Amino acid sequence: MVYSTVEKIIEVAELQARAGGYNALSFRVIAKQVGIKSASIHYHFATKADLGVAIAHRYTARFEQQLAKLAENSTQPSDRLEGYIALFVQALTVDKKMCLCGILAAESDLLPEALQRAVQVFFEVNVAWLHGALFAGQPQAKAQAFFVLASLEGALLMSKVMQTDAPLEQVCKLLRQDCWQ
Amino acid sequence: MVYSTVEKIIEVAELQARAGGYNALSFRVIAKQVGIKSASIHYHFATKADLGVAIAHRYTARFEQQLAKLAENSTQPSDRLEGYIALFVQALTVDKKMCLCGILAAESDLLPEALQRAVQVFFEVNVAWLHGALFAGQPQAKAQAFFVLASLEGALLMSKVMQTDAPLEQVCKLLRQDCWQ
DNA sequence: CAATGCCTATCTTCCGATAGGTAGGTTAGA
DNA sequence: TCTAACCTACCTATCGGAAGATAGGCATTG
Repeated sequence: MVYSTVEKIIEVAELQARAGGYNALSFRVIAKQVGIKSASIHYHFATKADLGVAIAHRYTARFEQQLAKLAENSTQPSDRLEGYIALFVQALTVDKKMCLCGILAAESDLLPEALQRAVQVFFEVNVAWLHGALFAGQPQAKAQAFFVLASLEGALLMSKVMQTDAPLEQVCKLLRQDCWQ
Repeated sequence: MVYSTVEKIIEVAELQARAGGYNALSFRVIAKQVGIKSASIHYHFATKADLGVAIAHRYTARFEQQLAKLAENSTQPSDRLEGYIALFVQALTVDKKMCLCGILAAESDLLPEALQRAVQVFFEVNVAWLHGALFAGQPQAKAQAFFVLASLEGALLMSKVMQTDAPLEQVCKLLRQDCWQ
């Protein structure tokens, strides 16, 4: 697979942001890892905010694709929940990184406005999917959608800092129990 | 003057960190708000990491005090849960800021080691309290402790970035329903 | 007299951003 | 088909500013 320079920049930047947030993004560090000079990044992304937005957009788009595939491949709500959970477990156990939009949401107060909006979209997309594909028709569908997403983001946070998979594992266990009796 | 310089530094720094995380802390900005020079902060806190640890320690200590008072003033688990929930609701509606340790946990990968440990302690304290004061004796006490804390941290995150109290409110509503039948 | 708590001045390092240059490829007109 | 114009994707060099940190000085206080 051949990656373009732009794709490489976004890929490297995403991993960096998922480790330390927006302020941890450094043009020089990204450039070094990609194999170009920091000034060249400005050719593809005029400002740091533009780069941030691009990362968030790609991250959300990739998530949306996986959600669509999930709804396509399984009709049972319990299977869909399992697939949804797997997205967060993968972030922790495979990428060993936070959810990009989770970490950006935490520091959203000080983000450029365009990036703030891009992060918002991620959460709206997720809530909408949970609402429509997982809790459709249920009386408290919206609340349950918030609940699942919030508990997974929070559990990811806790597992990262506590350096053990236990929080996310336990939260997943209860999600499986409580949502579908 | 009621507050010492050290207390003022920590107070200002906490608010700053709760808005944008560790990297958003700036000695110069803190100094300006406190009314001293940035070099003077180094007299009280040798390094930025030391200041970060001090913030986290005070934040955790204050939380512990509130938890102790909570356990003292109410014996009913449902009342204790209500009081616990209130701590997070207050962060959102009164302070209009993230939980300090929530935002630091998100970027824990790149934090100084001492600060990382200080943030860990916050979560351990919370889990221990939930486990002992709220779910004592229940078969899945540990899992439920993780679950409550994770969902509240995540909901806070979501409410911040979505700029609406709805996520936290809805999560609280379900917590009240699901935890005590 | 010495410790405390601040100050000024300055250091190095890193940051995002800009200006201007260049090699190589594509396009368009005579 | 030759060539002038242009575009793409980088480069070097440099800017102003902000970052944390340090050295040394100067009052106030006990």
